[in-house]
Amino acid sequence: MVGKRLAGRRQGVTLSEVARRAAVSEITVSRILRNTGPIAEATRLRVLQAVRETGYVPNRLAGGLASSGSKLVGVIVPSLTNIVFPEVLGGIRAALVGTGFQAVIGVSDYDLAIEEELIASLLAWRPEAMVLAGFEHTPAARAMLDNSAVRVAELMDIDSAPIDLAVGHSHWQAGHDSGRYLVGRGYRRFGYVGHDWMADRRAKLRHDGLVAALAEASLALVESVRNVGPSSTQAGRDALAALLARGSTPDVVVFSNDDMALGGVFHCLGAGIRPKDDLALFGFNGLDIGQALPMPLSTMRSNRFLTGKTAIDRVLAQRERPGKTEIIDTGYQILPGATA
Amino acid sequence: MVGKRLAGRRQGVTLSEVARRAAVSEITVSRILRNTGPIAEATRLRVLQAVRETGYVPNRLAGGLASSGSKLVGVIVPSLTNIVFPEVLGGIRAALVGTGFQAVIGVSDYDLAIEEELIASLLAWRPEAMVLAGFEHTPAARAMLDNSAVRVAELMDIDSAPIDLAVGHSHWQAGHDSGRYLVGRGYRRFGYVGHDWMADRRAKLRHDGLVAALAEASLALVESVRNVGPSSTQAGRDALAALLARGSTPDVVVFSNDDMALGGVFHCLGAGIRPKDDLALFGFNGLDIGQALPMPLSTMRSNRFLTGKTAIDRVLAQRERPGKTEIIDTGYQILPGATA
DNA sequence: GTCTATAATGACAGCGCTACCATAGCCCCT
DNA sequence: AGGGGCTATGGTAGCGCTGTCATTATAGAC
Repeated sequence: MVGKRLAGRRQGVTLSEVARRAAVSEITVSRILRNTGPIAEATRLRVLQAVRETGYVPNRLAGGLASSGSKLVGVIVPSLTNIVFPEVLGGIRAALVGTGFQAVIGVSDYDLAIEEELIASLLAWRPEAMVLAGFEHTPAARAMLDNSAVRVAELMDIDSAPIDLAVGHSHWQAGHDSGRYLVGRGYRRFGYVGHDWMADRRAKLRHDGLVAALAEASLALVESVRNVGPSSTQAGRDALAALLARGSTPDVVVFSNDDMALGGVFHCLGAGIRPKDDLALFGFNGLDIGQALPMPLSTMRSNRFLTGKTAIDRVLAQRERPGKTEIIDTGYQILPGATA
Repeated sequence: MVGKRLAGRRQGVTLSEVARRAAVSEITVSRILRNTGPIAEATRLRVLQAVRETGYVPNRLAGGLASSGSKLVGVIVPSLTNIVFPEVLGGIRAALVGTGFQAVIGVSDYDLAIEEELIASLLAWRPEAMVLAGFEHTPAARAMLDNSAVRVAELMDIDSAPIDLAVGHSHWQAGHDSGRYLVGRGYRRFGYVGHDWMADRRAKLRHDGLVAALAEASLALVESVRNVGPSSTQAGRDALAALLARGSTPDVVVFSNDDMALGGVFHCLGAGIRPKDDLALFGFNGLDIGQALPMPLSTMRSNRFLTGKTAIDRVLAQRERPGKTEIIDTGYQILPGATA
């Protein structure tokens, strides 16, 4: 008696039904649908017709189990509301198109414990690769990744030693280059407006690089405000107002990112402060919206799309985890803009 | 001879290895990990210890196949760079937390053919439910959804008949209400700035509602510019400049959404046009960034988070597709702002 | 002390595919 | 005639779990 567990269960069309209808064996249908092995054209057409007639939808759970390979790539990003991560995902998608692979996306909310859960849960789908943001993971997460032997790409950051592959750019260096650039343009009294460093370690790295560059020019931040909580335009606006209320008179304020800097521009526009003429403003990321401002934001563009795409390209090109780690720098460029 | 297919294949820890180590049967381990059935506390601890020691990660492909249920929810959004969709995903995640379900996200790029592919590909994972944006699908996509018998939630829009469940608000009505509101505030010469309607049918519905409201007040658009391509701040900025260059003198411009309206505000700020005093601007969506402007954007807030959350809550509350369709209105609110 | 409920565990047969090997027919060499 | 190398197809045994039935201990009822 076949199918005793079918009772009462919604049951779809299976391979064997298609095979029966096309008068071939299951394996032949399977081969046709996966484009493997030699198949007579007449058979192919007959089977595809049967597939159409039955509305057959392959069961990837079964397929993945049988072939021990899910054709899945697990991706964990800290946030989707920070536009840089959707842009990374765009690069990932671009690299995945036509490969038969599919991304499964998790969002950690900048919380390592959630990231750990997501890693466990995504590994349960036996992905071919895992893509994470940054180098910080819980020890348990780290252990799972090591155990799994899947390829692991850590994105955005290249300032630490990766598990397997890192793709991104140096945030410390970017902060440092910002500082040198602005010092070179004649600014001397630096203010800093940032957001929560606990969650966003890369923002802190940029800050540290900036401070180091200032020190090399015998300068230091004259004022610094850090907002608790994530970056946002409103937070940047409030924080700049708070910084200026303290009475010191910076000639330039560096923001932890463009979202914050945008808020800074808005504060200036609302308070009658002329960006650059009265107070220079500098961001990080090079978001499109910053370049659409009446005065384009002076900032640094990071290559998010390229980062995502490069990571997937590399990982798919070499499926087994190689013996040694690799670091790929996708760089950044200064956007001069009109606010600094 | 067991495991003849193991040769050369990366092989993880399986249930049976954990079972052997804890000296129980596989099914007992399975029960413990799924919290079902009566289990002695001592056994549970022993098994969990064995799980920890081996670094066992369950294989969901096998689990899903055996239980014909993947604990997956397929989600297809048109875009991730338009911030409203990440916000919907936020609501979906919030509703999924603690349920054991996981979302698999696909991005269609506003392309129905891509949506169709994604539907096929997500259905292959035997999800418990599918969440889509809007009512427009290819006939083949529609057929697959009908065949699959999974629950289908169509989000954002409630202006058509759903397959199963629709959650969102009426875009026509929102456009209509915008028009009535602005007429009520004394505006008479309406301009419209929009983006591509082919891809974004909801934008067209809002436009049509607006035009209908104007007609009821014996008014009509005095000028209208539609950008080809997706909405963006830069597009809004360019389109408003183009509209004003045509020489007509609107007293208010309604934008297809906040991204476009933001560009409009930027154009005004750059061109010395005072928002509201010289030209009123009205958006749609109620994005945070619009409210952080020097003059908060006058707009309409749609409840994206609530939309995502409500859809999942409903779908999980009733797993079988019910006989009749349901429509849930998550509404919208006018944000008076300072630009109209 | 027997009988029935309940708690705790296990045996076994699939879930729907695909890897692996085998087979059959055919053509071309030597 | 025999052999080697194709092309096209099929049989079979899993992949690693879980649903469905047992089965055995243990407690409580009378």
